[in-house]
Amino acid sequence: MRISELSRTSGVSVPTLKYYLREGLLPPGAPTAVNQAEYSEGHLRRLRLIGILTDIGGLSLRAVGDVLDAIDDDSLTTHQMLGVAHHALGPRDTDDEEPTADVTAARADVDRFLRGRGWRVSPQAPARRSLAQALVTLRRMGRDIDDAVLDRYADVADRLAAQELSRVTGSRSRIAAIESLVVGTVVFEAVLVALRRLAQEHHSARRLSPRTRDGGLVVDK
Amino acid sequence: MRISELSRTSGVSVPTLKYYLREGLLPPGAPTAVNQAEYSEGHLRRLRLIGILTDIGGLSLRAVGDVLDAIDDDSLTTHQMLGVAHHALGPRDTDDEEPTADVTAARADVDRFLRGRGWRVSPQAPARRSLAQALVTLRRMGRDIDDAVLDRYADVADRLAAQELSRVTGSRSRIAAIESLVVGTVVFEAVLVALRRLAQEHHSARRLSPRTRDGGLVVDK
DNA sequence: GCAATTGGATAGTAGCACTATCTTTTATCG
DNA sequence: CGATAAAAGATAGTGCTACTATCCAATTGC
Repeated sequence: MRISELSRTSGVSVPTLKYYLREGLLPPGAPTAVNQAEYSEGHLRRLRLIGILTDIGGLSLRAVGDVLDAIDDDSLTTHQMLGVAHHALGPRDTDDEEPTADVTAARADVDRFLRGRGWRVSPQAPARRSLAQALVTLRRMGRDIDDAVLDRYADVADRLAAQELSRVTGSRSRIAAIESLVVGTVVFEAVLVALRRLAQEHHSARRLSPRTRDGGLVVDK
Repeated sequence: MRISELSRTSGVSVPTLKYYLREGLLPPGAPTAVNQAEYSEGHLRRLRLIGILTDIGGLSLRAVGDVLDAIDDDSLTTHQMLGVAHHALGPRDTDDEEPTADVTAARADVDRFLRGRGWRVSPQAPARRSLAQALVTLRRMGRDIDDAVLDRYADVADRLAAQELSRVTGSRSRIAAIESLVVGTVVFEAVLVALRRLAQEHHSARRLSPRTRDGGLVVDK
C-alpha cells in the first residue's frame, strides 16, 4: 500500500501523514525505491490508535508519541506501559513550582488514603497529584470531602478497574493487549464521564427544574 | 483594591488581568478616575473560578466565558445553567459532519438506554454524543459493551450524581449555588478520574507484575 | 514635585497541529 | 517510449489560543 491509499483508507490526508511520519508518530514505510515506500496494515492500525487517543482521549500529539514509544519498547512490561499511558493522560504541563502548604498536606492525605486502602501505586503516578489538587480545591471552597465520601468514590473506581483489567489479562499478543488496555482506559473513562454528566443532568432536572430560582442576586458586572 | 493588588492576591499577572478584562472574562472595576479603577472581592472570587475551570476542568477561555455568561444571566434557572456548563465541558469542536451509519445507530442505542433508565436529559446534551462516540469506538475495536456493563456504569454515575446534587439544592445565594455546582461538576469529575486511574494501576500491578514490591516504575518524561 | 502606577491600546510571542509548495525521482498507462 | 500522475523529502506558511511586551497619557502617593 502506498501513501495515497493509506490516506484514503485511514481518512487522514497525505500531508498529515507526512507530518506524522516526520514527527515519528508513524514508523516509516518499507522503502521500495529512493522515493517510494510500502505501508502496511500495521500503519493503518496505528493510525486508528492515534485517532482514538487524540479524539476520544484528548491527548496531545506529544503525549500520543510517548504512549506509542512505550508500546514499541519491548523492555517494558504491560504494567509499566500502562503507567506511561497514565502519565501521558495526566495534566499536560507539570508545573514544578514549590507546592504550597495545603497542597503538601493534601498529598500526604492522598498517600495515607492509598496506604489505608492497600492500593499499590507508583509514587510518580500523576493521578496522585491530580487527586491532591482536586482535594485542595474542594477544601479551599469550603467543601471539604470526608473520608467516607472519598471511600465511596474509591469503591466505585476499584470495582470498575477490576472489571476492566480482568478483560485484558487473558489477551492475545502483547501489542493487542496493550492497545486494548490503553484504549480501554481512555474510552471507558469517556463512557464514565459522559454517563456521570447525563445522570447529573437528570438529577438536576428532577431537583431544580420544577422550582424557580432561589436567590436572584445581582452580580457586579 | 487596584489592579496590582488584585494581581498580587490572585497570583495572576497584571498583563493577564488586563487580557481577561479585554476578553470580558472579568468585569471592569468601578472607575474612580479616568485611569483608575477599584476591584472588589467579587473579582477575586471570579478569578478563582476561572482558575478552577481552566486548570482543573481543562476548559478553554472561550468555554469559561460561556459558563461565566450563563452564571451572570439571571433569566436562566440553575438547571439551565448546569446545561451550559456541561456544554462548555463537552468536546471542544463539534464536528458537523454527516454521521456514519454506526454512529447513528449508537445514538439511537444511547437514546433507548436513557429512556429505559427513565433519565430526563436534554436532547442537545453533548454527553449523549460523547457516549455514542465512545460506544462506537468500543464496537469498532471488537469490544462491544453489553447493556449489563453499561448499566453498572450508569448505576455508579447515578449514585454519585444524586449525592452531589443533594448538596447543592439547599444552598445559599444563587451565585454561590451555581459556582458550587459548576465546581463540583468539574472537581468531582477530576476526583473520580484520578481514583479510577489509581485503582487501575493498583489492579494492573496485582495482575501484571506480581513481583515488584514497590510500585517501582521509572518514567522519564 | 516627581517617580511609580494605572488604564487603555496595539503589537508581538510561543506552541500546537496541521497545510502548502517545491524539487526530484519513479511508476504506470496508452 | 514518453507523457502524466504520484511519490518522498524538505522548507515555509497558516490559524488558533493564551498570553506578554511595549507605549502612552493621566494620576497617585510620598
